[in-house]
Amino acid sequence: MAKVRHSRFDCTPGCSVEAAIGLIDGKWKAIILWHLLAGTLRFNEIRRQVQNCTPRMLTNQLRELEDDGLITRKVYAQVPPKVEYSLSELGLSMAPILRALKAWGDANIGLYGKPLGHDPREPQPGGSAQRGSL
Amino acid sequence: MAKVRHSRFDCTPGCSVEAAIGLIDGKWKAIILWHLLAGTLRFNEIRRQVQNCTPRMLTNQLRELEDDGLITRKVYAQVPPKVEYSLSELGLSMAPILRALKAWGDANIGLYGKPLGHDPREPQPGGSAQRGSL
DNA sequence: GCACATAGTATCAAAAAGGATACTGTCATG
DNA sequence: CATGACAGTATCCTTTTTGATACTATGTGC
Repeated sequence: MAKVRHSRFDCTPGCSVEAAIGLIDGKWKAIILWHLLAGTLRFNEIRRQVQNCTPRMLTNQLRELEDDGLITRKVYAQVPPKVEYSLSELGLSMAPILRALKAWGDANIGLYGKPLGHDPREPQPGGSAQRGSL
Repeated sequence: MAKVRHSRFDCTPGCSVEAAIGLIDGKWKAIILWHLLAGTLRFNEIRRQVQNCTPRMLTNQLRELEDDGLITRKVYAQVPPKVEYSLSELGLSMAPILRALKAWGDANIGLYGKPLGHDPREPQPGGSAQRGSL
């Protein structure tokens, strides 16, 4: 999403909206947060939940989330290593957003990711959506 | 955010979350939707609200939103041209998400985009967040 | 005649994000 | 001894996204 993260928000009102998604974007962050909402998880536990996210990506996303103060990383001085990730207070405060996303997705997304219902390109009889007719 | 939009969601539960942000990501979409929540807007009206979004970008984002069925584009056969954008029913159903984002942002984002409060890198006395000590 | 407003496009280039693959060290298990 | 689990790293490369800039057509007002 290209550097919205931590830019200055001079914009008018919607800035807070922009700021919020800025922290939550990035292909895996929202899902990671969502899973952490259910409780603390270890690195590979997350990996299993979010399959086909490479370890590199996972590390990246987790680091950014941590840098933004949304999650907490706890390292146990053991071997084999044990690292636990959990939501910080700030991250927890995102619960309403996450739940809203989940609710909307459950209600509106088909198996193939396209929103369900009324395809806007379906030729509508009373046609009011032309393109290129300009 | 690289092609989450309209990919297949084989993933476990959080997919709907991923799907939802997939439609709403892209640096301007959320803010555009937010502004449209207040009512129909014309192209340049949006531009003024979302300043420093180039017309190219704005067109892109609007087209994607339209393709995803979140907004509606209405062209008036006039000159100079007049095009109105408004939320579709589906877009309107995103209101809870948008409002949650706004609320969170208002509550947690400082002037500089960094989340407020407890900086995780501030050396905490009871230190439990070390990195590189692995 | 000139500038402005409308709603965009076109083209080029840069930057950012993401993917693939291989590799680290240590311990426990078979 | 070989293998797997743990939590990552390192490198390289491709794709995606975004930005900058200039340009289109037409009508109105000065």
